Amino acid sequence: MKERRTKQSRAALDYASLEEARLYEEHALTELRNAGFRITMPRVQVIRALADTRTALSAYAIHEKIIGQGGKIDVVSVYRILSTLQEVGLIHHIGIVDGYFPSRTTDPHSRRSQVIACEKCKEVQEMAMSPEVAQALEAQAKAGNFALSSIKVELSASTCPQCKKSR
Amino acid sequence: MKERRTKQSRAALDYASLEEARLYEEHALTELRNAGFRITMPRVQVIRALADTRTALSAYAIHEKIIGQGGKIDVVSVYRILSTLQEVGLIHHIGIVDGYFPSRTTDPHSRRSQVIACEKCKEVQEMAMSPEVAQALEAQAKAGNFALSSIKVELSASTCPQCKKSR
DNA sequence: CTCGCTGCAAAAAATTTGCACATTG
DNA sequence: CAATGTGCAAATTTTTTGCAGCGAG
Repeated sequence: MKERRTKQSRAALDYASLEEARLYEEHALTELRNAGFRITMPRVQVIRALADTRTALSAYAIHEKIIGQGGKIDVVSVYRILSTLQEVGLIHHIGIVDGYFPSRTTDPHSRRSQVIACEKCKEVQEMAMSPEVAQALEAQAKAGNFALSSIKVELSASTCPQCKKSR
Repeated sequence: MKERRTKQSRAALDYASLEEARLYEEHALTELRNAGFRITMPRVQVIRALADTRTALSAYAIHEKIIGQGGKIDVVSVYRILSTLQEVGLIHHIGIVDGYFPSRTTDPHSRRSQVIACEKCKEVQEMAMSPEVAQALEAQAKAGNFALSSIKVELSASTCPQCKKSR
Protein backbone atom coordinates (compact mmCIF):
# COMPACT_ATOMS: atom_id res chain seq x y z
CA MET A 1 0.00 0.00 0.00
CA LYS A 2 2.87 2.28 0.66
CA GLU A 3 4.70 1.32 -2.50
CA ARG A 4 1.93 2.45 -4.77
CA ARG A 5 3.20 3.79 -8.06
CA THR A 6 1.59 5.18 -11.13
CA LYS A 7 2.90 5.13 -14.65
CA GLN A 8 4.37 8.59 -14.58
CA SER A 9 5.43 8.49 -10.94
CA ARG A 10 8.89 9.49 -9.89
CA ALA A 11 11.59 7.00 -9.02
CA ALA A 12 11.37 7.62 -5.30
CA LEU A 13 8.87 9.60 -3.29
CA ASP A 14 11.62 11.68 -1.79
CA TYR A 15 12.70 13.18 -5.04
CA ALA A 16 11.25 15.78 -7.33
CA SER A 17 11.27 15.09 -11.05
CA LEU A 18 14.52 15.18 -12.92
CA GLU A 19 13.19 18.03 -14.99
CA GLU A 20 12.23 20.12 -11.97
CA ALA A 21 15.64 19.46 -10.46
CA ARG A 22 17.52 20.32 -13.62
CA LEU A 23 15.64 23.55 -14.01
CA TYR A 24 16.29 24.57 -10.45
CA GLU A 25 19.98 23.85 -10.67
CA GLU A 26 20.32 25.89 -13.81
CA HIS A 27 18.28 28.72 -12.42
CA ALA A 28 20.16 28.77 -9.13
CA LEU A 29 23.58 28.81 -10.77
CA THR A 30 22.56 31.69 -12.98
CA GLU A 31 21.19 33.72 -10.10
CA LEU A 32 24.27 33.05 -8.01
CA ARG A 33 26.55 34.16 -10.81
CA ASN A 34 24.46 37.27 -11.44
CA ALA A 35 24.68 38.16 -7.79
CA GLY A 36 28.45 38.09 -8.07
CA PHE A 37 29.13 34.79 -6.35
CA ARG A 38 31.55 32.18 -7.65
CA ILE A 39 30.40 28.80 -8.83
CA THR A 40 32.19 26.20 -6.76
CA MET A 41 31.80 22.48 -6.23
CA PRO A 42 30.47 22.81 -2.69
CA ARG A 43 27.85 25.25 -3.92
CA VAL A 44 26.87 23.03 -6.80
CA GLN A 45 26.54 20.09 -4.44
CA VAL A 46 24.28 21.95 -2.02
CA ILE A 47 22.15 23.26 -4.86
CA ARG A 48 21.80 19.72 -6.24
CA ALA A 49 20.86 18.36 -2.84
CA LEU A 50 18.09 20.94 -2.70
CA ALA A 51 17.14 20.72 -6.35
CA ASP A 52 15.41 17.38 -6.12
CA THR A 53 14.05 17.38 -2.59
CA ARG A 54 10.38 17.19 -1.69
CA THR A 55 10.91 17.85 1.98
CA ALA A 56 12.58 20.74 3.76
CA LEU A 57 16.15 19.92 4.74
CA SER A 58 18.31 21.01 7.65
CA ALA A 59 21.98 21.87 7.21
CA TYR A 60 22.91 18.47 8.59
CA ALA A 61 20.43 16.65 6.39
CA ILE A 62 21.96 18.32 3.35
CA HIS A 63 25.42 17.43 4.54
CA GLU A 64 24.46 13.79 5.03
CA LYS A 65 22.72 13.63 1.68
CA ILE A 66 25.83 14.87 -0.10
CA ILE A 67 28.17 12.56 1.80
CA GLY A 68 25.77 9.67 1.30
CA GLN A 69 25.97 10.21 -2.43
CA GLY A 70 29.73 10.04 -2.34
CA GLY A 71 30.26 13.79 -2.29
CA LYS A 72 32.64 15.64 0.00
CA ILE A 73 31.88 18.81 1.90
CA ASP A 74 32.12 20.20 5.40
CA VAL A 75 28.97 21.04 7.40
CA VAL A 76 30.41 24.46 8.03
CA SER A 77 30.36 25.10 4.31
CA VAL A 78 26.80 23.90 4.11
CA TYR A 79 25.84 26.51 6.69
CA ARG A 80 27.67 29.25 4.86
CA ILE A 81 26.24 28.27 1.50
CA LEU A 82 22.72 28.11 2.88
CA SER A 83 22.97 31.63 4.12
CA THR A 84 24.25 32.76 0.75
CA LEU A 85 21.40 31.01 -1.05
CA GLN A 86 18.90 32.56 1.30
CA GLU A 87 20.40 35.98 0.79
CA VAL A 88 19.97 35.58 -2.96
CA GLY A 89 16.43 34.33 -2.43
CA LEU A 90 16.99 30.87 -3.86
CA ILE A 91 15.74 29.05 -0.79
CA HIS A 92 13.25 29.69 1.99
CA HIS A 93 13.51 28.63 5.55
CA ILE A 94 10.24 26.94 6.44
CA GLY A 95 9.43 27.54 10.07
CA ILE A 96 6.72 24.94 10.58
CA VAL A 97 9.04 22.11 9.55
CA ASP A 98 12.29 23.87 10.43
CA GLY A 99 14.20 23.29 7.23
CA TYR A 100 15.28 24.83 3.96
CA PHE A 101 13.34 24.37 0.78
CA PRO A 102 14.22 25.45 -2.75
CA SER A 103 12.36 28.32 -4.28
CA ARG A 104 11.54 26.66 -7.57
CA THR A 105 8.71 28.79 -8.85
CA THR A 106 8.87 32.00 -6.85
CA ASP A 107 10.72 35.05 -8.07
CA PRO A 108 13.86 35.28 -5.92
CA HIS A 109 13.36 39.00 -5.51
CA SER A 110 9.69 39.06 -4.62
CA ARG A 111 10.14 38.77 -0.84
CA ARG A 112 6.95 36.70 -0.75
CA SER A 113 6.54 33.06 -0.15
CA GLN A 114 3.74 30.65 0.40
CA VAL A 115 4.10 26.96 1.07
CA ILE A 116 2.06 24.09 2.39
CA ALA A 117 3.57 21.20 4.33
CA CYS A 118 1.98 17.81 4.91
CA GLU A 119 2.17 16.76 8.55
CA LYS A 120 2.04 13.12 7.60
CA CYS A 121 4.67 12.71 4.90
CA LYS A 122 6.47 16.01 5.56
CA GLU A 123 6.46 16.96 1.91
CA VAL A 124 6.46 20.65 1.14
CA GLN A 125 4.95 22.39 -1.83
CA GLU A 126 5.37 25.91 -2.96
CA MET A 127 2.14 27.66 -3.82
CA ALA A 128 1.55 30.82 -5.77
CA MET A 129 0.38 33.59 -3.50
CA SER A 130 -2.88 34.88 -4.82
CA PRO A 131 -3.10 38.59 -5.55
CA GLU A 132 -6.13 38.83 -3.25
CA VAL A 133 -4.15 37.51 -0.32
CA ALA A 134 -1.13 39.65 -1.07
CA GLN A 135 -3.23 42.76 -1.51
CA ALA A 136 -5.28 42.15 1.60
CA LEU A 137 -2.13 41.75 3.66
CA GLU A 138 -0.52 44.80 2.11
CA ALA A 139 -3.60 46.85 2.86
CA GLN A 140 -3.64 45.64 6.42
CA ALA A 141 0.01 46.51 6.96
CA LYS A 142 -0.52 49.92 5.43
CA ALA A 143 -3.54 50.55 7.64
CA GLY A 144 -1.37 49.74 10.63
CA ASN A 145 1.24 52.18 9.37
CA PHE A 146 3.89 49.54 8.79
CA ALA A 147 6.29 49.64 5.84
CA LEU A 148 5.75 46.09 4.67
CA SER A 149 8.86 44.40 3.32
CA SER A 150 8.03 40.73 3.08
CA ILE A 151 5.22 38.22 3.36
CA LYS A 152 5.57 34.63 4.42
CA VAL A 153 2.62 32.25 4.49
CA GLU A 154 3.00 28.73 5.83
CA LEU A 155 0.12 26.32 5.65
CA SER A 156 0.00 22.98 7.36
CA ALA A 157 -2.10 20.05 6.18
CA SER A 158 -2.95 16.86 7.98
CA THR A 159 -2.90 15.05 4.65
CA CYS A 160 -1.73 15.91 1.18
CA PRO A 161 -3.18 14.43 -2.05
CA GLN A 162 -0.72 11.50 -2.00
CA CYS A 163 -1.33 10.68 1.66
CA LYS A 164 -5.05 10.85 1.06
CA LYS A 165 -4.85 8.28 -1.72
CA SER A 166 -2.71 5.78 0.13
CA ARG A 167 -5.28 4.90 2.75
CA MET B 1 14.61 61.77 19.82
CA LYS B 2 14.66 58.24 20.92
CA GLU B 3 13.07 58.95 24.27
CA ARG B 4 9.91 60.33 22.77
CA ARG B 5 6.89 59.64 24.94
CA THR B 6 3.24 60.45 24.75
CA LYS B 7 0.84 60.94 27.60
CA GLN B 8 -0.51 57.43 27.51
CA SER B 9 2.74 55.72 26.55
CA ARG B 10 4.05 52.72 28.39
CA ALA B 11 6.84 52.88 30.96
CA ALA B 12 9.44 51.20 28.78
CA LEU B 13 9.34 50.38 25.11
CA ASP B 14 10.15 46.76 25.79
CA TYR B 15 7.04 46.16 27.75
CA ALA B 16 3.41 45.82 26.91
CA SER B 17 0.89 47.64 29.07
CA LEU B 18 0.21 46.37 32.55
CA GLU B 19 -3.36 45.74 31.56
CA GLU B 20 -2.40 43.66 28.52
CA ALA B 21 0.02 41.69 30.64
CA ARG B 22 -2.46 41.07 33.43
CA LEU B 23 -5.09 39.89 30.99
CA TYR B 24 -2.68 37.51 29.31
CA GLU B 25 -1.50 36.02 32.57
CA GLU B 26 -5.03 35.41 33.72
CA HIS B 27 -6.06 33.97 30.39
CA ALA B 28 -3.01 31.72 30.17
CA LEU B 29 -3.46 30.31 33.65
CA THR B 30 -7.08 29.54 32.94
CA GLU B 31 -6.30 27.79 29.69
CA LEU B 32 -3.51 25.81 31.27
CA ARG B 33 -5.77 24.65 34.07
CA ASN B 34 -8.53 23.77 31.62
CA ALA B 35 -6.11 21.71 29.63
CA GLY B 36 -5.35 19.71 32.74
CA PHE B 37 -1.96 21.17 33.60
CA ARG B 38 -0.89 22.18 37.07
CA ILE B 39 -0.19 25.76 37.98
CA THR B 40 3.36 25.94 39.27
CA MET B 41 5.77 28.74 40.04
CA PRO B 42 8.03 28.03 37.06
CA ARG B 43 5.02 28.13 34.76
CA VAL B 44 3.75 31.36 36.27
CA GLN B 45 7.18 32.90 35.87
CA VAL B 46 7.45 31.97 32.20
CA ILE B 47 3.95 33.20 31.52
CA ARG B 48 4.78 36.50 33.21
CA ALA B 49 7.97 36.86 31.23
CA LEU B 50 5.92 36.48 28.08
CA ALA B 51 2.92 38.46 29.28
CA ASP B 52 4.53 41.86 28.99
CA THR B 53 6.97 41.39 26.13
CA ARG B 54 6.85 43.31 22.88
CA THR B 55 9.50 41.23 21.17
CA ALA B 56 9.69 37.52 20.54
CA LEU B 57 11.84 35.76 23.13
CA SER B 58 14.05 32.69 22.93
CA ALA B 59 14.17 30.13 25.71
CA TYR B 60 17.42 31.64 26.96
CA ALA B 61 16.07 35.17 26.78
CA ILE B 62 13.14 34.12 28.93
CA HIS B 63 15.44 32.40 31.36
CA GLU B 64 17.63 35.48 31.66
CA LYS B 65 14.65 37.76 32.06
CA ILE B 66 13.34 35.69 34.95
CA ILE B 67 16.73 35.42 36.64
CA GLY B 68 17.35 39.11 36.06
CA GLN B 69 14.15 39.91 37.93
CA GLY B 70 15.28 37.85 40.89
CA GLY B 71 13.37 34.73 39.92
CA LYS B 72 14.75 31.21 39.95
CA ILE B 73 14.24 28.62 37.24
CA ASP B 74 16.29 26.24 35.14
CA VAL B 75 16.59 26.71 31.37
CA VAL B 76 15.51 23.12 30.93
CA SER B 77 12.24 23.96 32.58
CA VAL B 78 11.83 26.94 30.33
CA TYR B 79 12.12 24.63 27.33
CA ARG B 80 9.62 22.19 28.73
CA ILE B 81 7.17 24.91 29.68
CA LEU B 82 7.45 26.56 26.29
CA SER B 83 6.50 23.36 24.57
CA THR B 84 3.53 22.97 26.90
CA LEU B 85 2.39 26.52 26.22
CA GLN B 86 2.72 25.98 22.52
CA GLU B 87 0.76 22.76 22.73
CA VAL B 88 -2.07 24.63 24.45
CA GLY B 89 -1.87 27.38 21.85
CA LEU B 90 -0.87 30.13 24.26
CA ILE B 91 2.24 31.11 22.37
CA HIS B 92 3.43 31.08 18.78
CA HIS B 93 6.89 30.48 17.53
CA ILE B 94 7.68 33.28 15.12
CA GLY B 95 10.00 32.01 12.42
CA ILE B 96 11.17 35.32 10.96
CA VAL B 97 12.54 36.47 14.31
CA ASP B 98 13.09 33.02 15.79
CA GLY B 99 11.39 33.47 19.11
CA TYR B 100 8.23 32.85 21.08
CA PHE B 101 5.51 35.42 21.36
CA PRO B 102 2.34 35.35 23.47
CA SER B 103 -0.95 34.80 21.76
CA ARG B 104 -2.79 37.67 23.39
CA THR B 105 -5.72 38.14 21.09
CA THR B 106 -5.93 34.98 19.04
CA ASP B 107 -8.15 32.08 20.02
CA PRO B 108 -5.80 29.34 21.29
CA HIS B 109 -7.74 26.73 19.39
CA SER B 110 -8.00 28.46 16.03
CA ARG B 111 -4.73 27.10 14.59
CA ARG B 112 -4.32 30.41 12.80
CA SER B 113 -1.87 33.15 13.46
CA GLN B 114 -0.80 36.33 11.83
CA VAL B 115 1.90 38.64 13.06
CA ILE B 116 4.04 41.47 11.81
CA ALA B 117 7.58 42.08 13.01
CA CYS B 118 9.54 45.30 12.67
CA GLU B 119 13.04 44.68 11.34
CA LYS B 120 14.32 47.82 13.00
CA CYS B 121 13.10 47.57 16.58
CA LYS B 122 12.21 43.87 16.52
CA GLU B 123 8.81 44.45 18.02
CA VAL B 124 6.12 41.96 17.11
CA GLN B 125 2.43 42.58 16.82
CA GLU B 126 -0.35 40.11 16.48
CA MET B 127 -2.84 40.97 13.77
CA ALA B 128 -6.30 39.63 13.20
CA MET B 129 -6.38 37.42 10.15
CA SER B 130 -8.99 38.82 7.82
CA PRO B 131 -11.73 36.41 6.71
CA GLU B 132 -10.84 37.11 3.07
CA VAL B 133 -7.29 35.96 3.59
CA ALA B 134 -8.32 32.92 5.59
CA GLN B 135 -10.96 31.94 3.07
CA ALA B 136 -8.70 32.46 0.09
CA LEU B 137 -6.04 30.25 1.64
CA GLU B 138 -8.57 27.61 2.61
CA ALA B 139 -9.95 27.56 -0.91
CA GLN B 140 -6.48 27.23 -2.33
CA ALA B 141 -5.62 24.32 -0.07
CA LYS B 142 -8.89 22.64 -0.92
CA ALA B 143 -8.28 23.10 -4.62
CA GLY B 144 -4.94 21.40 -4.17
CA ASN B 145 -6.63 18.56 -2.33
CA PHE B 146 -4.92 19.23 0.98
CA ALA B 147 -6.68 18.83 4.32
CA LEU B 148 -5.70 22.19 5.76
CA SER B 149 -5.01 22.18 9.47
CA SER B 150 -3.32 25.46 10.25
CA ILE B 151 -2.40 28.81 8.79
CA LYS B 152 0.56 30.92 9.78
CA VAL B 153 1.20 34.34 8.29
CA GLU B 154 4.33 36.26 9.14
CA LEU B 155 4.84 39.77 7.82
CA SER B 156 8.03 41.71 8.04
CA ALA B 157 8.21 45.48 8.04
CA SER B 158 11.23 47.72 7.59
CA THR B 159 9.66 50.20 9.96
CA CYS B 160 6.73 50.14 12.36
CA PRO B 161 4.68 53.19 13.40
CA GLN B 162 7.00 53.95 16.32
CA CYS B 163 10.18 53.61 14.27
CA LYS B 164 8.68 55.79 11.58
CA LYS B 165 7.99 58.58 14.06
CA SER B 166 11.40 58.56 15.67
CA ARG B 167 13.26 59.75 12.61
C1' DC C 1 47.33 36.23 -9.73
C1' DT C 2 44.27 37.50 -6.37
C1' DC C 3 40.32 37.55 -3.79
C1' DG C 4 36.62 34.76 -2.41
C1' DC C 5 35.61 30.39 -0.62
C1' DT C 6 36.49 26.11 1.69
C1' DG C 7 38.20 22.84 5.16
C1' DC C 8 39.82 21.94 9.55
C1' DA C 9 39.97 22.63 14.43
C1' DA C 10 37.79 24.41 18.08
C1' DA C 11 34.54 26.96 20.74
C1' DA C 12 30.09 28.43 21.80
C1' DA C 13 25.22 28.05 21.89
C1' DA C 14 20.96 25.61 21.82
C1' DT C 15 18.30 21.58 22.86
C1' DT C 16 17.41 16.98 24.84
C1' DT C 17 17.54 13.21 28.26
C1' DG C 18 17.55 10.53 32.74
C1' DC C 19 16.73 10.41 37.24
C1' DA C 20 16.09 11.76 42.18
C1' DC C 21 13.44 14.95 44.63
C1' DA C 22 9.86 18.51 45.34
C1' DT C 23 5.15 20.17 44.71
C1' DT C 24 0.37 20.47 43.23
C1' DG C 25 -4.31 19.20 43.48
C1' DC D 1 -0.57 10.75 48.77
C1' DA D 2 -0.19 10.03 43.93
C1' DA D 3 0.90 11.84 39.91
C1' DT D 4 2.99 15.61 37.72
C1' DG D 5 6.52 18.72 37.20
C1' DT D 6 11.21 20.60 38.42
C1' DG D 7 16.23 20.89 39.06
C1' DC D 8 20.62 19.14 38.31
C1' DA D 9 24.09 16.83 35.68
C1' DA D 10 25.40 15.45 31.46
C1' DA D 11 25.11 14.30 26.69
C1' DT D 12 23.94 15.59 22.16
C1' DT D 13 23.06 18.51 18.48
C1' DT D 14 23.35 22.75 16.11
C1' DT D 15 25.66 26.90 14.86
C1' DT D 16 29.55 30.13 14.87
C1' DT D 17 34.42 31.63 14.50
C1' DG D 18 39.42 32.02 13.14
C1' DC D 19 42.76 31.03 10.18
C1' DA D 20 45.74 28.75 6.63
C1' DG D 21 45.57 27.25 2.01
C1' DC D 22 43.00 26.16 -2.40
C1' DG D 23 40.97 27.44 -6.67
C1' DA D 24 37.56 30.19 -9.66
C1' DG D 25 37.61 33.84 -12.68
